[in-house]
Amino acid sequence: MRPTVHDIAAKAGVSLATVDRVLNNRPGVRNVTRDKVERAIVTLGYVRDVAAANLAKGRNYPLVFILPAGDNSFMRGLESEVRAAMARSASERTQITILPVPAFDAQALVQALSEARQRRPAGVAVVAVDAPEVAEAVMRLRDDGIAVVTLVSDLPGSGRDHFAGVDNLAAGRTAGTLMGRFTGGRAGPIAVLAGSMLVRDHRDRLEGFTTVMAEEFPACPLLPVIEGQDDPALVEKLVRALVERERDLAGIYSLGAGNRGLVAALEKTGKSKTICTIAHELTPHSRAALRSGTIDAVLNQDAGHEVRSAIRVLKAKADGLAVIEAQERIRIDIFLKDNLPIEQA
Amino acid sequence: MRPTVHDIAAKAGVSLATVDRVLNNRPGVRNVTRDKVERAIVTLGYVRDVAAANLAKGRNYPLVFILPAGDNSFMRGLESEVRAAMARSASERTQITILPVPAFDAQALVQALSEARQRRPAGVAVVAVDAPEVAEAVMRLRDDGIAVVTLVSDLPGSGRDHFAGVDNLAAGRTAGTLMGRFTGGRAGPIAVLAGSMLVRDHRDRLEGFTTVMAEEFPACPLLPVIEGQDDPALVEKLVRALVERERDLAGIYSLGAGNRGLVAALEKTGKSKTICTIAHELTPHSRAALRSGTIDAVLNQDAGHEVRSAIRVLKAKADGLAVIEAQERIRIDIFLKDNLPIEQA
DNA sequence: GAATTTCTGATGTACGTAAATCAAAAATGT
DNA sequence: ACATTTTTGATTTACGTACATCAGAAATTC
Repeated sequence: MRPTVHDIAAKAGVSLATVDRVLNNRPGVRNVTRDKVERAIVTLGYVRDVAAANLAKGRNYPLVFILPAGDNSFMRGLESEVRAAMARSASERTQITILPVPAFDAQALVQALSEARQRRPAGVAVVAVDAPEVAEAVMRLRDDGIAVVTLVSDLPGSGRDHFAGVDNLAAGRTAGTLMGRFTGGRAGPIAVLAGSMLVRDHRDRLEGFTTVMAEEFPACPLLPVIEGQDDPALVEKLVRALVERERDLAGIYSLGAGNRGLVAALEKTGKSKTICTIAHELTPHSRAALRSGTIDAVLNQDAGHEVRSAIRVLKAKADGLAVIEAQERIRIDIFLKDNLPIEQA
Repeated sequence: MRPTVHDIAAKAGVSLATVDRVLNNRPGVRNVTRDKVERAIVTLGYVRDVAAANLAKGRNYPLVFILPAGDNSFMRGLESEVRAAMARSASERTQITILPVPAFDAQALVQALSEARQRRPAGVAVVAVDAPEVAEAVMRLRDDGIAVVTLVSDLPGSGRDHFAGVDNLAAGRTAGTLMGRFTGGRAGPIAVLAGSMLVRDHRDRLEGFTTVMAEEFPACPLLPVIEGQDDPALVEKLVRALVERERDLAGIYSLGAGNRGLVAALEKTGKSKTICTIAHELTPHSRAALRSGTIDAVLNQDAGHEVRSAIRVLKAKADGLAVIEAQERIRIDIFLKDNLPIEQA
């Protein structure tokens, strides 16, 4: 049987109350006594039963998730993962509130952060827009002792406790290598399609991609970046124009959302098989396009992992506990038509 | 506040004891009363506090992990993940025993399974060798009410409760597509290096790979499969002979272990840059080879995920609970030199 | 050595559930 | 109407920890 507080008390020859004082470092214990107890804890290998402790404390964690609104499939998937986490609230002792904000809007985000602050939660997870005023708003939260985790898109310099998302520089590099190798010897320009340069994740992906392409595949020049605002209709228009303008286009790297428009444009122009296309995020649209061959590879971040990780980290930070960073790292999934996961309901 | 058993009792107008009888379906409750209680449970939205219930029950889960011995890096990594889980035993209420067995040895595995059976654990996780006598031994465990999960390599037809591992057919197909596209237009034979055809995972990978190569890249004929027994020394010898024999070799798909030997042979013959090499499992050796360019891509299964998933499933099955299969699916990681995770201690 | 301050022990309640016991009530059979 | 069986209630103990209170012991100060 694993040792309990009673065993420690017996071993150290003190009362339960004293053990409790040591364990929860309450005042009123002489150093000699404290040492005795601590030795007993070590020799018995005592570990606090967290479940029992939480039960006794009645601890719970009010959390706020700030997510971009709009019909971006990835973000809606993220939201549904948060809702799934809300369904688990009872057993995880969390109380989650979702705050929607317009996408790519720093001002609205600042407001949402301030609203979140007024709710006095234990922690806040936020899909960040990279702007100084947002960073300041995050700092204010932290000053109030509220843990903050950036989700999907990071916000360096804001003092956030943790970033729950993929290494987007690495993702961009990976896309670069895949693009270079998939297009093979075939020379020709490569187009890059982004959502907005206001968010950190898109900027990082672009940087990684351009670095690798320049260093390793100089035969494929990059065209100027196209910004599609993650809007399918706009993306479709831009891509159609692109394909007609650049007759020998070798590849397209779509590093943001709006894949519906990309796929529609490629299929309508009939060039989908000759242009190597690499996109981000596995959604019903990108999945279908992968299967049909319109898209050659999809880089994905698992929204479920990100949400669960964010919650774990927020809870730990709220309790002042350390986080095993390696364990919370979010992997970049690479999907080809061959390794698509089974569709779920 | 979330409702408790007391609230149900009050709402239903019955005593705590009756609520307990209903919740844990003990006998001695009339149907009308049972209905009243169940309605109260639904209308209040009661969910059992699992932590408190486990505390009260003093439930714990003795588990046995049967793992191949030998210096296979992947298997040693798997074992260290199991040991990490043992360190968490206290908080997870598990008691884990590791049983080592010689690799690829059906007889030894049968014996280990019977030893595991005598320990009367709640569940057993086993890296299976695909043989009828092993399947029978697994069935005997299940007859005793012991949950069985196959780990890494599956055992269809054994009635195991669950398989904690990747879809190896998909992995093989993925390797095929990568191989075909990475070698590009370049024609030339492709070699396949396996560990042993006695394990299901290797057979599945081979099948997926050959299917894709035959259907989509007929310009690259496959050479007869080489079996290296996951033994670095033997693998090195075989690969050196191979490279000298096949002067225009375009690629090597190593679907088993023993990557050390593969890398050594490729580097010594100086053909590492011209032969497209795809291997399995991220180990210190394959990681270094990826970085140096000797290996072009590594398909990986996250041993930590597999072990944690196996434990979750075993606990659930032991309690007769359902498992959300989609949630327990193990992904195939694809690593290029660009998206290697940070090395951990 | 007395007064004070600082520690320590003893004890009880609580968290939400499980499980057992025994008495009382209700339903059933004859 | 009685005995019998089945169902229900009331109450208690337990799990391992947190937290509070109060009395008493030990150490410190003067």
